[in-house]
Amino acid sequence: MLDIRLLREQPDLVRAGILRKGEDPANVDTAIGLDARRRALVQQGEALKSRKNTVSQQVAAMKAKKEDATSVIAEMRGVADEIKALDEELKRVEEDLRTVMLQIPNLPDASVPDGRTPEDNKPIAHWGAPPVIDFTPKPHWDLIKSLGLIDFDRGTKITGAGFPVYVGKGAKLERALISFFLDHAEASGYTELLPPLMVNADSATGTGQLPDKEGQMYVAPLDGFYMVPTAEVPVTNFYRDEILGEEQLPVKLCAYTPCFRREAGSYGKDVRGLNRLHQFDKVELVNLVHPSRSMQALEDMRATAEQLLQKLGLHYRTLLMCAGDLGFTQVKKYDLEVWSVGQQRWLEVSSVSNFESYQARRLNIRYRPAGGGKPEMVHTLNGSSLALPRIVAALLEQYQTPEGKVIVPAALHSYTGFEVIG
RNA sequence: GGAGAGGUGGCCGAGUGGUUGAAGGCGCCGGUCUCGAAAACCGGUAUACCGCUUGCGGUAUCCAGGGUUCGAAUCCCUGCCUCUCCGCCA
Repeated sequence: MLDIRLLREQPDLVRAGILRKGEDPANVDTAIGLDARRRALVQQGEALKSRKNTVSQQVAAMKAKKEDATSVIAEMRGVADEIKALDEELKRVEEDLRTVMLQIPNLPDASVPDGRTPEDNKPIAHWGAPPVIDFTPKPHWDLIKSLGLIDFDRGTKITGAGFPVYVGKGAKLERALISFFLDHAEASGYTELLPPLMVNADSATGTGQLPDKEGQMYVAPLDGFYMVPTAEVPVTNFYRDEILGEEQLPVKLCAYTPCFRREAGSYGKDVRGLNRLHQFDKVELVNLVHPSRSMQALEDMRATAEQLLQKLGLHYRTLLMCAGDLGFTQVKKYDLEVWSVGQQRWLEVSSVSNFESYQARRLNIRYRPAGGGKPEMVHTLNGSSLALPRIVAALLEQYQTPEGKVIVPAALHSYTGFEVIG
């Protein structure tokens, strides 16, 4: 959430940002009103508590001197009830305020272009060129079937649609890519975590999956756990409710996890083959940085992800997302899209975002400035580096031979132990 | 799953109803001493919110939430977590 002080002091700026995202700024005034009410209640309640404390000490002093305190005690009897009533109303107001604040989105950065739809996203970089193939390239789902790399049908039998079973060289290729991605992150200064694949409600709330995106997660209701939709959730929560030393920054964490998404409502060619799954593998990067360095960190993370695509020799483009296509919590975001030869379209394989202090405030992750002084919110960022299935799809399609084999890119040889599939 | 013990400040640890935000120790910061350092000694050392405000005042916080009381770290209830023993188990 945003800092309530920003709403108090610069409501117009907040409203303008919300409008750029295409959201309704009405909540700003609601929040400001609740905040004023809250502060009035705090002052009333604290005045009473102050008196209560003073009188209680008087009672203690009188009893020590064996004096009669009956009349003073009787006088205070009603005050406790007054305090309780005020505290209850304060609690309600604070809950309402938090609810409203959670409904106010983060504001887009000044460098983010205006726009409402994906067409307004701004391509800012291209790498490579569409591969020249002098035969009709097959889509990856045909290659997967003929080479026996992934068994979708048996996955459906075991669990359901969208839960693939990787088989033989398909499994080995998946494992090779995960290791390759993690090693690259490590070389870029990241510390690897292998986190829980289920999280509790506090964690899911901290990163913003709850309360509104509950329907996108798989739930274990008996224990109140959620299957992770992305490693962002357990990894960003690693330092929840902690105060870091400034010298610890930047914190750079990476993690491989399977990701579980219910993804209701998708259909058609978008879900064929590896395009969209309920369970898929991904390596995620998370940064906790000093506020003055988050925009640089965003560029660094984007570069880290792009380098992987370059090493794999995959043609890709980078988009700067427009204000209307930003997520609720994001200030600035890049998407990386890889070219699918078999499908003749771009596939999103990475999304790199800066949340500034919005997520940190919700997670309560702060740092103590080096010279001492009050703790301040860190800035958080995350990015995929990378999501596996569409990489596998693009890779199979781009490196296929007329005979229906697939040449493994050199960068992966030491991981796969084979150079050709088929 | 069964039985027991326990959760106090950055850390260790005292405290079982009344000037306790919390003894003592460690750590850390500043100072004295020293050519310098160590030792010793002195002082300081939480977070959040509210208010006036370059400092101060108020309130809350001794796992969390409720309760008893004029007053709770201290008593009662619930939850969470940790440890020990037994059982089960990759």
